[in-house]
Amino acid sequence: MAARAARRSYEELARHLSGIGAVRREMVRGFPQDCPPASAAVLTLLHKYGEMRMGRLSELMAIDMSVTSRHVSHVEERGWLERHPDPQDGRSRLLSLTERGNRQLDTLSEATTEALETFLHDWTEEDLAQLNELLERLRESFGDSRARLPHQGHRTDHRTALKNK
Amino acid sequence: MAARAARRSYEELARHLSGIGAVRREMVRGFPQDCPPASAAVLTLLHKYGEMRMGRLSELMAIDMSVTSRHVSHVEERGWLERHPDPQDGRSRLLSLTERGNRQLDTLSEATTEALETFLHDWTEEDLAQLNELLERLRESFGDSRARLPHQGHRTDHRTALKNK
DNA sequence: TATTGTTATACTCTATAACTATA
DNA sequence: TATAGTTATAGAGTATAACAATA
Repeated sequence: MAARAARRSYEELARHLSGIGAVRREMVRGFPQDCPPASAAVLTLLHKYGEMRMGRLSELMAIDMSVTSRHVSHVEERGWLERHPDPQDGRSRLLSLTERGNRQLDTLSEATTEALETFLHDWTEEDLAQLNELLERLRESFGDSRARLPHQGHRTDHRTALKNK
Repeated sequence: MAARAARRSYEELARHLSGIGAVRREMVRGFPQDCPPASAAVLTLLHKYGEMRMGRLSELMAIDMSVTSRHVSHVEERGWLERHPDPQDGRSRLLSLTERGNRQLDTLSEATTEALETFLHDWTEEDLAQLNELLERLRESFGDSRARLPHQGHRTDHRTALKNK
């Protein structure tokens, strides 16, 4: 990409990344009281990818495992998931959704749909699909967990990210 | 938009909005120690839109003025902006960048460019422009401050947002 | 020794409510 | 009375470091 021409676009993207949090907060406003966004993310990913270990979930959420551990505890306390011992590795634990978790997921899906139908009522299906595509690619470009090798972790700084290309 | 076809797209967008924070954190990693992202946002907006009042900045950042006030204090303490009395309204204060603020902004711009050049090295200018366009529109659709009437504030819930269309 | 996961601690960001000063 | 801004308090999210248990 032409370095000079891109600088303004970079700054614009930086500004959007900074401002997009407000969009997320607005969308999340209709979520149930005892289900903060992080819990919703745990449920969603567990539903999308199925039973998994803590470390895997941590990578998918792109946050430290210590943080993931706390989110998972919150979700478990509400009976939305269970932690089973991993028969293959005694250090590890397998996470799986419960029936109540699936019901909670339905509630969340309705809240999401209702909010987005309201706010995005004048978007075409194509524009939305395009945005999703670009966001997916953006996350991949930033070393989204699914693109990472095992054991590489998420402590990638700019230099190691460069080296790994 | 076709309601049923869109549901999956909505959930995908919700997932991205949840995950995009990791992208932001990664980009911000190269920022100077005493300049957290919120301070960077204050500086950026002040540069982009020029001298303004607290309330205006609060709308642009789409956060409560109480929060804005603290961010501004942090930035002021480092000498990056000044708060002047507003000659038109004794309750109000006008914010403006200082020379040091402009220099800090240069540092931030370099950090941003370096990070995005690294992570987005295989993006075309067109794709980046398209993403920026869609993000801009997304923020507008969610009642981004620039689209709001004065005095309406940012306590818009889904219902009032609907009514205001 | 290295890895998986948990807990303790600290920091950033946000909202609500109570408050001051001015319109 | 209403509005602009500040401060106090509480809650959500994250990272680092120290730790326990297992590989």
